[in-house]
Amino acid sequence: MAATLSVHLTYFNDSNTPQKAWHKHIKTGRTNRNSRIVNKQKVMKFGPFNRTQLNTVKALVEPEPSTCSLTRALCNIVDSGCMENALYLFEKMIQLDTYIRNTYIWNVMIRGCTNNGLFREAVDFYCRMGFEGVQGDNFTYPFVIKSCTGLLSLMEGQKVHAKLFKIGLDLDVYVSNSLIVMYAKMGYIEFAERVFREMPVRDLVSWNSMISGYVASGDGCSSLMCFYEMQALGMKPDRFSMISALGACSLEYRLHCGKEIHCQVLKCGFELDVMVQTSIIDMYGKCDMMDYAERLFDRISPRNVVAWNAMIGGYAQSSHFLESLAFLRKMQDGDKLNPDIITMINVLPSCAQLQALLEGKSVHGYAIRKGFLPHPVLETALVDMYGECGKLDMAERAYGRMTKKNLISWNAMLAAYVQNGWNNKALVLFQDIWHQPFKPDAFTFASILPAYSESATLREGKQIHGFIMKSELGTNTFILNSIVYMYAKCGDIGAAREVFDRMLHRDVISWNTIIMAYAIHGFGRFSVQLFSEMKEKGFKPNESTFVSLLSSCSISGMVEEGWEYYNSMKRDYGIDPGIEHYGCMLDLIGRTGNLELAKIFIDEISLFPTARIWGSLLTASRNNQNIELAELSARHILSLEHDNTGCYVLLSNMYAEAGRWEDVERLKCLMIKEGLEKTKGCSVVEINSRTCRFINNDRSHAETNMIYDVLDIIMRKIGEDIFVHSFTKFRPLDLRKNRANSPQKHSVRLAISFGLISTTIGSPILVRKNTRICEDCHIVAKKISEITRREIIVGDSKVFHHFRDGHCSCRDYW
DNA sequence: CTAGGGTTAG
Repeated sequence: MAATLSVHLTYFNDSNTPQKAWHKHIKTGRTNRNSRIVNKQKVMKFGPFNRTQLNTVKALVEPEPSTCSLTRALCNIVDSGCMENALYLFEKMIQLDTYIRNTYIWNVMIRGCTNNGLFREAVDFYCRMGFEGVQGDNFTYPFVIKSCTGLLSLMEGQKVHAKLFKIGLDLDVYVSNSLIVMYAKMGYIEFAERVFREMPVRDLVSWNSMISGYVASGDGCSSLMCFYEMQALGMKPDRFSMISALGACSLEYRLHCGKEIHCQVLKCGFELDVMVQTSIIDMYGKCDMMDYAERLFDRISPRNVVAWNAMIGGYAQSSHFLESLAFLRKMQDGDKLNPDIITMINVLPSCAQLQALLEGKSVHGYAIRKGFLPHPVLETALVDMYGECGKLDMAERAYGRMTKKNLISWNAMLAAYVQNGWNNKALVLFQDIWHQPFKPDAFTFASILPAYSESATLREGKQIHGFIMKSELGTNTFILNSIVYMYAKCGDIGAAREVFDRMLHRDVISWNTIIMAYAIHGFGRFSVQLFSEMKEKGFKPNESTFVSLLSSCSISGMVEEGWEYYNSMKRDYGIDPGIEHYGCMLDLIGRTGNLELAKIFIDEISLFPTARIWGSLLTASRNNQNIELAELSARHILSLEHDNTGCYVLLSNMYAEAGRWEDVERLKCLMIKEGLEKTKGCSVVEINSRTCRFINNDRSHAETNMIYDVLDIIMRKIGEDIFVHSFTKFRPLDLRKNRANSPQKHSVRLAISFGLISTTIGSPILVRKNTRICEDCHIVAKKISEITRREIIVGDSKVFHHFRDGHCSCRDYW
């Protein structure tokens, strides 16, 4: 007795994992006696170890097996889930001639493995069965197919499917139904359809399998069509059909259909079924009808975690984030239920949207304590939550720890970078695509394109455009809109227009985007023209349309048109101006130099003035040399956003221009106290597909001497003009010498100079910089465009300046 | 003697 026991126990230890041992055993059919003592935990993986049961098993087979009761015993052991005991008995049994060809006991073993999630083992058993010359029957295959489904292995599944034709089981209803489910769950819905189509007889389960199969493949419409077609053929749907059809309604947000099925549920008397109830709640939640869902939920009794999850998820999806968190609390306090992994996944988006970092962290902590991690979906939700809460380091850590990264988690990390303005990190992560087994999707591009708009060079922009055109998303309106904007921001307004013109389907956003594209390039006439075209084509302008349009009027100095559009917005389109519209109008007023009007305008705004509003006034004050108003604006801005670096810099420049050095020094100290640093100016120019980056006083470039020489020659040539012009708006000439950072060596000039010597005569030069261009560089750029007869395009952090023949598209106001 | 379909998820 002791000897056999040890044989049994040590068996699992002849390799590192129980699974491995199990495979080996099934393949060889032999046990290995040369092993160490069993690790109990590993055995436990195969189900609860039951010593009493094992003794009973031994009593059955040793010394004299009592033949007739063996099969029944095997069945009982398998049902108890103790597969290693079942295996022991099974091995003894097939040593007897009576049992080796008994299909039934093989089926029992395969069933046991399948039901216990040992899919690989089930399939191995099936293979061994064939090897032993025992043929599978109509009972064998549903289990084997289910195991193939669990393995998500199309190859194994198709091998089994092929065998079915050979032995003539391909038309068996049970087997075919299993095949439908298998193909659908693996994502090969057309294979499932084919199996279904070729069935000579279909029963209720066949239809249900198709209805749920379509839902699994994300095609709610086909699922519902199937649901109705089945009824047209006189088949009465049962609770399984209802549950799947409700899932289809959720998928397609078909409230009407959902209500209809809800009625059917009541008529058929399924309304007390918890699963049906949960499906209905989910449907109402997805259709944004949480009041219906809650009314139903209140009547469920007893309520389980799944129902609670559906409520929590429903509230999160319909943007009722506080309710979602409240339900989590109620679930624990009221029903004394423990949240599971799905609860966590449902509640994290609510924490994210509420920026409730504390709640998000406690969910994270709970997940750790409960041992829910690692779990790819949960980890992705955590990355998303930390990203939304602005805790990029936490998001990065959560992402870095993931063992099973996939497209969605990768997208979440990208989005986190982009949302927090870490565009360069996003671009670096995006390059990872070449090492990943998955392909980017619409979400990827939607996330990454704004990062390209902000931080990429035109060349990189063209690359991503090409990449997208080669994917199946080349005609996606949403993504093409982002590409239009990206080209505009990368400096190529022509390319932006070309993409826009070639779009198959334009929506309002497409028009808004192209109007804005012309706006930031200072081509207000084109914006206005496109606005009329848009109206002619029957598109209804929305709030954003007017933001684009008013921005364009202000940037291009089209004051009258601006007021006209502003007035028509409310009058003709019933759109109340929002804070952005007020901001654009302030820019416009500021441009006219009427600061009094600007102040009055702010007072009359019906909304609370944001930092952006005061920022407009600050810019206007600066351009009109009104230090008092600038100080007032700055105070307002800093009370709202104490870390607004740009505000400090602008005011400091104004003090410098006025020679108030002690104030400059004071601001400098304030900035240091706040822990702020002036953004380092940096200009980028692309030459022969190489990106060259310059900072102020840069001497790192290989051709530095040449760059400075050329700059010197140009400056000398235009020096007299500069002297004449440089009284400019508000700068005493001698001040330039006092400035620590002389404009003589500003990064833009270095970039332009390098552009001039590295490109063919006559071709335009494109420079992009991260801060606003300064007055001096603006004048110099105009002169360079004149004397070199080149078009120079400089994109600063707000607009693109097109310098040509000594003039700039911004008409010297920016 | 054994079989097939179902609820919540980034």
